[in-house]
Amino acid sequence: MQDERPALYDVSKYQLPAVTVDVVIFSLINRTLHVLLVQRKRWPFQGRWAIPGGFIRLDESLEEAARRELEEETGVRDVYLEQLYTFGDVQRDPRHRVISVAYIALVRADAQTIRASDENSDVRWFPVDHVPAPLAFDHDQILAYALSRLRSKLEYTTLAFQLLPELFSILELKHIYEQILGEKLDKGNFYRKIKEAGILEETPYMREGRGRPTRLWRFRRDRPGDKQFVFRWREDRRE
Amino acid sequence: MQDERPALYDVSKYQLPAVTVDVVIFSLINRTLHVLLVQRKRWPFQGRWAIPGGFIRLDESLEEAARRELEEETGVRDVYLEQLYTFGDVQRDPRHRVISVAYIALVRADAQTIRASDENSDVRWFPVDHVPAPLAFDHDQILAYALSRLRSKLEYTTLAFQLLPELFSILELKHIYEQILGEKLDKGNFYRKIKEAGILEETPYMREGRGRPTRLWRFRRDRPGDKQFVFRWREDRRE
DNA sequence: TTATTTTAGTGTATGAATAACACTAAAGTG
DNA sequence: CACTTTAGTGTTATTCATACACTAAAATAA
Repeated sequence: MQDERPALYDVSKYQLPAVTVDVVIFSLINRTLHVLLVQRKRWPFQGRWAIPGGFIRLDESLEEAARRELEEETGVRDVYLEQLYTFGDVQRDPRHRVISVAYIALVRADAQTIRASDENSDVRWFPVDHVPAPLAFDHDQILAYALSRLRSKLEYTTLAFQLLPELFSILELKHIYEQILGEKLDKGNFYRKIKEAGILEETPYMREGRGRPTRLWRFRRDRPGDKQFVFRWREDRRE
Repeated sequence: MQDERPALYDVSKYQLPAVTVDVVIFSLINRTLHVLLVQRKRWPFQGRWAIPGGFIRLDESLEEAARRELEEETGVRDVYLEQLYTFGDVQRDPRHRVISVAYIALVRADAQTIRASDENSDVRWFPVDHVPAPLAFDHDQILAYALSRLRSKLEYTTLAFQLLPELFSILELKHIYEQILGEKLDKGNFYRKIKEAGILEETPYMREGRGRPTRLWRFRRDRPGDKQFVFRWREDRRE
């Protein structure tokens, strides 16, 4: 069918915006939810912190661009990645019309290797409630939206497991929920709910410490055929 | 701070993708959920039906582009509009690298005036379960995702009211829910739930027909201060 | 070596939300 | 005037959420 192709499609008659992919990278460090930011070296917003991102290449999909960006900033591959929203206001970048497709990434704290990139003077993890506001561009807005999405998806997906090591205790899992939701949960109800969901697999391992030793569990990847595997912590509060 | 601006930012050193905005336009026609499609006149996918869309201009935001596109196709303004997702696979358009930001629009059946556009030979409403598959490009995928989003948002937003005229009966509202969800709902439970939500305002008007006349209601826009105003039909089934 | 503290994990009572369905109401139609 | 049609209410059983009291098993302090 290539033969039927008429004249070369002339896209140059339109003025084109630039397209970037920005990745809001979350991780749980010292039991606290953190976000990775990069400090800008140059105008505009010189010195301000920003969500890492870069221009998309013509030979990669949006998700591939997000994974590349993620790996450039953290050295991490194979993490949870989800498209968040596309930001396209006319004046969001003073240099040029830039449309940014934002992604959310969740990386395990033990897997990350952080490298500084060429373009930026610094790369750093910040606790989500202590980011150096204001961020560059409209990145405050992007971060706020990412957090809101994270909170709402937490409740009906298995997303929280992306932040845990392979073996974990139920109370550690509960702690992640509390970190992201920003509120305390009832221990007994959490136990019951997560057990009933059938998404955890018991292991023979225990972890000792102060107090009674705790059983370690593993996230069950061989999901049962029925609907069961979607764990839903609570029904209310959505985006 | 403009003075500090160094050399003109040279975006031309990157090859730029084209950016389009596609709008999946839904309406309720003859008590059935329909979607608006346009028939392509030219290569590629000549003759196939497609979701209406067009290139973004440098002086308009994404949402402005979506509203412009919507008005060009339907003549309708001031409708419900929501960003759906951004599709950016490398090969989705054989002409050029094209990134499409997809929107969902809901228009009232009584308001629409449909005009054919220059670029396409035809514009037509199709019932959502009788679209002329396959659509052009990756539009089957976009439409499927739009429907899935519509279904899941229906349950925790007041989105269904966008498809109704100003005055409507409770059973008409229930019918919309059934159309979009694709299943029957219990009459008694629907009455109770919608009344308790406090989002409807009783009017003195009735509509006569066969059987007992029905009371007409209006969507309450002066939302009460508390959380009540989000109507949630059911808790389960999400995107 | 026994009491105390700490963390882990279970059991249960109460009230709220849901679902199924039987019932009453008010109009038109044969 | 019985019957059909559409509208709208009431009732009940069951499931689910919440709060919180309880038991369990270890380290640590006396």
